[in-house]
Amino acid sequence: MPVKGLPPLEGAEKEVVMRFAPNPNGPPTLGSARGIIINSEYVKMYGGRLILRFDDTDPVNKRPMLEAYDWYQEDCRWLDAVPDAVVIASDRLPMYYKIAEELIRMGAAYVCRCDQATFKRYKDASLACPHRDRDPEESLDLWDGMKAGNLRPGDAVLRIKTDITHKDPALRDWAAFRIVTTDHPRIGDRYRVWPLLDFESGIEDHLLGITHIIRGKDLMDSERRQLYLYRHLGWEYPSVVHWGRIKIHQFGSFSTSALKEAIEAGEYRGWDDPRLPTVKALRRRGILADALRKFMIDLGVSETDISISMDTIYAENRKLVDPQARRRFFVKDPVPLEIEGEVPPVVQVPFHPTVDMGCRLIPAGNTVLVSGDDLAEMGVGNRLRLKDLCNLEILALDPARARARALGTDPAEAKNMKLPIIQWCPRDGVPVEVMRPDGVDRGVGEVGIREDEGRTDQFERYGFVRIDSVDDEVVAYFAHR
RNA sequence: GCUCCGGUAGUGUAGUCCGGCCAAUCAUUCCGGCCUUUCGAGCCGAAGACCCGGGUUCAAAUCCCGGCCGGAGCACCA
Repeated sequence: MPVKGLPPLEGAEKEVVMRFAPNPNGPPTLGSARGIIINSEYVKMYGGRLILRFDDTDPVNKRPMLEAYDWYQEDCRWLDAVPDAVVIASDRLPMYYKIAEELIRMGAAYVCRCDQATFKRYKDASLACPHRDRDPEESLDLWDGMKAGNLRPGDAVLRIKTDITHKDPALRDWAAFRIVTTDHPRIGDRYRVWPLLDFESGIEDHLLGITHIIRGKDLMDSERRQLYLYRHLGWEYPSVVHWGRIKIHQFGSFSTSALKEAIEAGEYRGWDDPRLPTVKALRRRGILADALRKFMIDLGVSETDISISMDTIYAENRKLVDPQARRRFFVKDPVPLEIEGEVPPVVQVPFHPTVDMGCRLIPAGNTVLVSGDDLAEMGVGNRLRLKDLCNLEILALDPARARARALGTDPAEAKNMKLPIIQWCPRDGVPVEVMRPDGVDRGVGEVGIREDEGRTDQFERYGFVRIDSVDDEVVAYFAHR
């Protein structure tokens, strides 16, 4: 048991089997990552098993995306949470049917033909609807009718008997199956009766031998509803931990379906657009899985609704990435600076200030590029140092032809004079485009950046970026400062 | 309307079950200083919280009651 980390799980001595059960209607987000990480962390802690289960039983409102099944597995792998088994609910309808029929026969479930509004009236009044006491045989016939196509969507549902007078209206005779004629992306139109979450998930948790469930407290009623199911079937309910809703300052609230629309409308470049809180996007930006794991474990499993800041994730990531990130010069919005006097034609610069990672050579000479932003801070007569190159005095600042005079190369002099130090770039550097959560920066970088495809570098005085591609132009994804 | 949960510094979090060791932990953030050829890292220091009101008790962040605030469920969504 780690000294720091998650609180112990109740009753974990015997066995721990946990599941992460997403609906694959989009890619994993930061919220999914929490579920994946916490479940896998507990499983690791107790030497248990982790099951990835796709609760994909709504082809209409939360229609699954075929690609998303793979995305979840990919992101689980990346997060070091490889599941021991993968289960897909839409493969297992016959099993659910069998149990449903058993429940009907024992009088624990019935086919209800009320329309939604009518049933709600009965339910709100704590009254049984006329169908509740129908003979099991009659329910069975209707159930067959639902499956065979004699009944249309909305004509009938299968309800689990609970306590119609329960003081919490949310628990009264909930629906377990309904008719859906929309095809399912994975298995087409083979079935026209689909289970609802409380049934599917409750049944699966038992069949899979789940011992511990972690889920959002919005699903608290699920447990109370499923308890009736378990009682009917004589099963023992797993132990449950709830956590509150999680919001992210920088992203506000988002829903998978809203994001999907925005992407289709072209507002984002895709599911890994750096503006999005998806796992794919964070990975592309160079956020490490370990940073996410550490962050999520630190959040714990409190029942309070929380609002987190990306800054904390960034801080975690920076600690991991800083010691291994090559330093590179990148100049945003570059302008040429002509230097009079002696300037080294090339300089050798270490990749890292404190870690020995070797050096790179950067060609220099009498014209270099500096950032327009930096120059805007300067005045004629000001002195500054080009990092690792030379000291300068500004002679002219016309945007088109900024000029300066070289004052030697000694860093000690710059230090004594407390000169500002800025990064620079050779005139024939490589064009770089930085995709940021808040827009796109364009500029030029030292040519060596082309060797860093897939790595996370630190652009000095700019921030950490992941080098995403290196064609004629380098595309980098911004992680954080 | 009915039902259920929660409320510790700006943001998270420990402590709450089993009152005292809590003049409340850690991280992040912010502010100051040091260091550094990066506005990064590192080091040092500082600031900052128990929702409110009653009650029980020698003693309450911790137990009880009431209120306030926030979230959730009452779907043929997950």
